[in-house]
Amino acid sequence: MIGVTAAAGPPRAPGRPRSTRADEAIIDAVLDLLAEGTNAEAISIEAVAARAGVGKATIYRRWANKEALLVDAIMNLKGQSPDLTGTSVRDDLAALLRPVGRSRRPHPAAAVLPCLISEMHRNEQMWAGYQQVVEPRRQLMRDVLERGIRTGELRADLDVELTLALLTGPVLIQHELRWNPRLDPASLPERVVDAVLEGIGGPAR
Amino acid sequence: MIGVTAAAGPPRAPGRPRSTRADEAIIDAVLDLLAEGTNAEAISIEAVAARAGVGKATIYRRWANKEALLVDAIMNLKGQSPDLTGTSVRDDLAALLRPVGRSRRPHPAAAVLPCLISEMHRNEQMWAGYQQVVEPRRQLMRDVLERGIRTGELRADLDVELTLALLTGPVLIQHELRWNPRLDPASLPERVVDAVLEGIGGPAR
Amino acid sequence: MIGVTAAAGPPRAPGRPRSTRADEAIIDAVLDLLAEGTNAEAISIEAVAARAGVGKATIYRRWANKEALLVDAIMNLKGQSPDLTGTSVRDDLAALLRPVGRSRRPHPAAAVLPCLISEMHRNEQMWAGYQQVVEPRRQLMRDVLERGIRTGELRADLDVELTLALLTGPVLIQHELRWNPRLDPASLPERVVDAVLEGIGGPAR
Amino acid sequence: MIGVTAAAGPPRAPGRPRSTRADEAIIDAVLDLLAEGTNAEAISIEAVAARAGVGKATIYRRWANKEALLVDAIMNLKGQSPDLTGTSVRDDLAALLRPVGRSRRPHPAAAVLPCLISEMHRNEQMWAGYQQVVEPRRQLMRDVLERGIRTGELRADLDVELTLALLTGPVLIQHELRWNPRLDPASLPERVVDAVLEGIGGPAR
DNA sequence: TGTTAACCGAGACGGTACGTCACGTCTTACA
DNA sequence: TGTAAGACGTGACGTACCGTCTCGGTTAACA
Repeated sequence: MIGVTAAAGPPRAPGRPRSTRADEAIIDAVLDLLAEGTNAEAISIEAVAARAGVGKATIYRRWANKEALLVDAIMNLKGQSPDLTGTSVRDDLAALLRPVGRSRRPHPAAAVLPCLISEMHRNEQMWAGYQQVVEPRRQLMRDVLERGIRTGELRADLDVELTLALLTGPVLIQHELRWNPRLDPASLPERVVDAVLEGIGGPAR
Repeated sequence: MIGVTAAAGPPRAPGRPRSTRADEAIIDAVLDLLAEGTNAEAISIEAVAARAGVGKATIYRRWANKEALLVDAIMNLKGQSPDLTGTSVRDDLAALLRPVGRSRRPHPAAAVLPCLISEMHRNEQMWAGYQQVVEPRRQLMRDVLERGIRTGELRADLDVELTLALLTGPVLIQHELRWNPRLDPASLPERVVDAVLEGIGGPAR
Repeated sequence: MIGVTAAAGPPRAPGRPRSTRADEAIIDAVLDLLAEGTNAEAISIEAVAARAGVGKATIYRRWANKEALLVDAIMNLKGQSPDLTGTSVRDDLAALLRPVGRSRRPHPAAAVLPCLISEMHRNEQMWAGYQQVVEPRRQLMRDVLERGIRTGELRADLDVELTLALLTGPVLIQHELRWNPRLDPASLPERVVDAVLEGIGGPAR
Repeated sequence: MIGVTAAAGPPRAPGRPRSTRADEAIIDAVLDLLAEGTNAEAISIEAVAARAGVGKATIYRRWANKEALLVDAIMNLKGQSPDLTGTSVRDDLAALLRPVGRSRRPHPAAAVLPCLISEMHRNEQMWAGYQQVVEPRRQLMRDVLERGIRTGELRADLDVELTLALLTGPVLIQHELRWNPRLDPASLPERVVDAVLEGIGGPAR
């Protein structure tokens, strides 16, 4: 009551405020474990608490369960966006798809994702978290497509959302599920972009 | 005749042979639990043993762990193949894609699959099991595409394997990951087939 | 005052302290099972946990294994000491020996003891537990013998420890091992006391 | 009814007779395991069968359970009787007691015995087995005592059975139970013999 | 000389209990 | 009230043996 700050912001909950140090330590611990190659579903709350130097209760006060913690953790690691040259729609799309499908641990989100799918099927909140993670990348791709429409590289009546799925789906299943052993994952992004563009591009053909 | 019989048949392992009744009871128990809506990763060996009327050791004698049991179980449930009218490539491909992406539990394999992905990333044997499950469906699609090439519905230099990925990927990620909330899963199969065909079709355009 | 309190009391371990209710419930459960006639080696941790309304982990947090639990349990049941009349060394010794050898379940410790012997041969800690159980009774007998020495009932140079063994040994093996079918266990304590006293007594002879 | 042989001996069961090689192999396997220091209660039928190169059923066809097998096994190993000089009752008794109480594994029977006690309390047959093992040694001691009575070394009205217990009991409990840490097990046999003789001896005093 | 019945090894069977682990909750003392 | 620590009840894990039950294949006395 000392200052005038009382009117500023939310009413300020009573008691000791939550430590931001704990927040960060927890998220960092998860990310560390992930980075060490620990399989996401093999990460235990107990291990996270121990590594973060935090009590288990402190974790459960912030997240409902392990999965919620994991989504939150992967949301806190933004994969750096690839440089888009902007010279051609084709090159930009390929640049966006490449990190999804190329290396062994391309995008850290992709590593955790499979472990969360089954949980997502039961937990509505988790979908929201996932959407928050993928939406920015999806938007990047949308921007490229819309730019292509404006410049005439793509046909005007292109269904953008469908095209996103056409581009991402093949690369993603091949990476996550090793769907087809006869397909080379390394060259897949480019080939997918070409195949889709060839079909949907306006003057290209 | 004596010498000829030497080569006939497997040498027959010593000891009491494994009970085929147990095999079936175990697989059936897993399938039952799955059918009841139990999430695959929530299935416990103890529950399977209890329902199958079987000792836990009998399960562990056959499978190394829970995941191995699950792959084997889903391999034992062949989703019935959809009727292919054969009238057009487009219709047949849509018929093949529809069960993948449409309903809540379309193909039972699809229901278990997400739970196994993370295990598959560690266990090489499990990939083989998965391939055995999807390969037949992939082959069906290949047959349709090759028929289309022969009839001229599709261009002669079509890359069949790539086309499989282009068709299946979008439907699969939308179903398994609810990848894009702006896409309607119900109509997706047809739209994907059309979009891909439009691009890769020969005289169609 | 600040500095003085530093040395006061145990440092108090962090975290939730162990529940004394659990301690008691577990020990009571063991004792109950024993009292019901369950053979000590047939007692399972699972049964103890179930009866005590306690998780197995709670037991394993306190005791390393089943045997350690059992010794601890029998240590918590002090057989009531017999009334010593004090009129004569002979009567008091017989009174002390009688509960060891007489009935079917004379001293509860005697019932569990045989089951633990083999474990004791491997586990040094267990000997300590056993000593704690028998030492008080041994001391009672020592007191009687030393009183006898002071009163002149026993010779002055009596080897007290050896005499303890001479008195207890025969009764114990007859009870625990039914060592000799020609010996009547009921009358044995008195006869042993008489035989030993006759030899070691001073003026008695 | 054909021959007169009907009255002679057991009727000879039909079918293949039991292999004596198996009998020996099984007993030997138990004895081997015991000799290697395996604790008797830690011996498993499976281990015995494996070591004997025998099927488990072959064991169960002969013995009802593990304990019955163990008693039978220890009955098949007769500890060699010590040389009795015959010069004095004292020396002979001490010679008989010494192997019971001295070394770490004095008499192999003594090693198994503790593990069987609890089982013996439930199983009447097992007592019989135990008696068969100890009776010969008891008889040796009886012989010495009776010889002492005849020669006048011991009093004529000596209770032989009681004296057996007085001699054996203290040594046995000290060895099996490490009953009293203040007693030296090495010198115990002689001291017990002396103490008992001093009391029960006739002219000795 | 077959037949026959119980034996043999091997090992699978349904069970029970083991001791470990992680879950998500609860309970301390302290800040 | 938040926090670190750690105990709590729960329940599955994968292992080890239990004592029983098939298997295909001996092994001897009887017929």
